Amino acid sequence: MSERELRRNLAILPIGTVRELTLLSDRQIRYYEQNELIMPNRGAGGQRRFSLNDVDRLLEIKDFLDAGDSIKDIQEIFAKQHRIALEKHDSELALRRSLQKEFAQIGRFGR
Amino acid sequence: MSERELRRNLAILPIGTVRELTLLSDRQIRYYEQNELIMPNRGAGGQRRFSLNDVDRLLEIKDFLDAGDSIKDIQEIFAKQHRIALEKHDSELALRRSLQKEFAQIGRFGR
DNA sequence: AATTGATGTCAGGTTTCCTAACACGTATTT
DNA sequence: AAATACGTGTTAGGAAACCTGACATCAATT
Repeated sequence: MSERELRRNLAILPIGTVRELTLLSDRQIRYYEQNELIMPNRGAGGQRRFSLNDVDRLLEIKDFLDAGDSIKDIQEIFAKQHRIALEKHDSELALRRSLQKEFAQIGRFGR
Repeated sequence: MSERELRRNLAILPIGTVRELTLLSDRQIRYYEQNELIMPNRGAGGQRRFSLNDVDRLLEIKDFLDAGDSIKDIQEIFAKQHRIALEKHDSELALRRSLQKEFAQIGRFGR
């Protein structure tokens, strides 16, 4: 994962900030967590700590709900997104390996 | 200011997060504020809200102190940095204006 | 009519943050 | 050497934010 991605995943925001950033109520945010649409970290005292990615995801959730999707729908959408991301990762890995093999071949001829 | 700069200036972090991010004590952070090295915003209830730029600045302060500078020193360093930034801004503005005038001239000849 | 889904609200308890004050060890000044 | 200034720790008392769990509501489904 890139440095940038790591930063975006840092758990740094309390729920109050997230509330202001998303214009959701904390009731809503907690309810979405209960339904596993987000999984914020917890600080030492047990308080939620959100990342910037969590904020993005909450804004997505908001849009889906506004568009008429149910929470179950959104769960499936996210699950599908996740599967696609995994596949993409796998295929990129495979491509990288096959290219490596190819270059190794060329290297042999070159010598 | 760029979109990116705006984001970095958003007051989103409570002092606890900043403490973890900088490894400073909250006593230190408040003391630096008292000495006007940082000026975090305040949320509705009067609690400090720091931006990512504030975190950067605190890390700078930490480095300067470790290097043996006093708080007064750091105040002056920051003041100088600020003057330089202002000058840079001014000169860029002047350059932009003079280029604009120049292009306007060319425009007149072109017609 | 009964149930479900998403959200509001309230209560009681815990954690985090606030300011102000005093303490302390290490310079620096007198 | 004594007094002062600096940077930080620590403590106390109170306010703000957050926590969970429960009950309420209202619209959409069944």
